[in-house]
Amino acid sequence: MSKCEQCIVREFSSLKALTKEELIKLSDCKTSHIIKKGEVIFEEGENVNGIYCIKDGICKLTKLSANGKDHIVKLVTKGELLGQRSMISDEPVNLSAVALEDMQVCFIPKSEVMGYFDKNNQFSMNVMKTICGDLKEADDHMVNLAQKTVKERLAETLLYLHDTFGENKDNSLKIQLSRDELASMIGTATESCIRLLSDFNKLGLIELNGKKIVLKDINALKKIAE
Amino acid sequence: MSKCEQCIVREFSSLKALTKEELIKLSDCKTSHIIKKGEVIFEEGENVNGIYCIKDGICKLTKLSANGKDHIVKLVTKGELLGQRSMISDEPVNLSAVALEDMQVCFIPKSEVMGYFDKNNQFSMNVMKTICGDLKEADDHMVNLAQKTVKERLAETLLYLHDTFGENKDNSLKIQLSRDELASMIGTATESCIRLLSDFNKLGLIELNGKKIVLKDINALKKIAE
DNA sequence: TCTTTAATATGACAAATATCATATTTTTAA
DNA sequence: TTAAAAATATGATATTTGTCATATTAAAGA
Repeated sequence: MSKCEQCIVREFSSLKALTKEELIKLSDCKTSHIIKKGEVIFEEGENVNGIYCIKDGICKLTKLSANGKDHIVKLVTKGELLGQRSMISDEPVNLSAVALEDMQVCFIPKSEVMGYFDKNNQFSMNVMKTICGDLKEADDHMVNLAQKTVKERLAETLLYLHDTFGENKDNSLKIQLSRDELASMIGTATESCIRLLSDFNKLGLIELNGKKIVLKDINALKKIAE
Repeated sequence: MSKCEQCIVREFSSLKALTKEELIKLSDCKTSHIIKKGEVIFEEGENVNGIYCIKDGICKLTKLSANGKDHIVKLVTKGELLGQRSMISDEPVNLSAVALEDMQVCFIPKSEVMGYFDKNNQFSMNVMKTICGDLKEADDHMVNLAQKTVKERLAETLLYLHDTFGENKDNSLKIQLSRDELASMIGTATESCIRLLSDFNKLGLIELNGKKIVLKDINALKKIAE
């Protein structure tokens, strides 16, 4: 079993506040898991009873809407924690987590985490700040969905994917989403998303090679996204 | 100066966890304010350096979008706290707060609140749970904006206003929003909002008397909202 | 490899929504 | 009270977006 004390990823999450003793204890009670691309980590409505620490890989957090379509609320990547909100609220998770690539995650049971809340103020504060950050992000997102056009949202999302996950050697976006997933991030129909990508391509703003997307004119995209 | 120990409103917020001693100390450092309808409590980007406890009245939390329109992110009413997120993140507020009716609020300086975080675990936990609740709400909201039609959102919002703020003796919604404000809650153009209200009226789902709105067929509205 | 299935792409059209113009009503303030 | 301003309402029209149909291409299995 891998040791939390030596895990670099920990430094990027609220867990960085844990003491050596807490980390040693954590190593004993956590469980490691390999999640294959496309597999579900947890599903909306489930009782998770703990948090997941992402050691490697990216997953999407989705929510089913009344019309049966999934909406991608957020992408989460290594160094981040999953399931904090539901654990604190003591409720089932309100989102599903699905791996977008092969992942390594560690599960930490609720009993262990709740102990940190009591004894380690810095940890509490870190978690609170993370959730506050998520809330601010959600507010921004909400206003974008309410006020921006699909085209603006697509441009913005492409820039976000570029800034957050970077690009490959051939300049294509490192994170590969299907058109369907991209559409469900920006909140539109798959066909509309495909059509707009095609428009951007014709205008020379991006380049499409199969699933690969290269941002060719970032300034123009920024202008569209406002 | 009114005493926090005797303030009933406190029981409805995270402040209910405070001890008698903490409350007495709080009474000394808080400041009371009367806010008239339409007045701004704080504005997006401001440094607030504390939280507001709403003793009476309702306000809207808005965010300016790139196109210059305000979007109403949330309505907040007596018993709730304002400015928690920004205080914890140690950032300027990301939303503006504007009174929808005359309000009584108390301002509690940051230094005081941060002390509770250190010493009163139950208070911390209450605040965390509140913010987690806000986050869940924001997620729901986001998906609605992304996936539902304007008509569905209008129906949903009318039901929400009814459930949350109740009705007057004449059955009209207690909270009175302008058409413009209603539109900026559901994320649409004012004219579209007016037109749909008019449609609902013609269909007998609601009744319009000037600013007053009566929900006449709640089940039908629920069906539309899904 | 070939076959089947899924993903991407595009056209044609329908529906939803925004915009602009303008009328009417209500509110505000002189 | 009356004039001016703001809010509400509605028509006409343009734009955006969704839906359905159907290619085309890519991916997955047998």
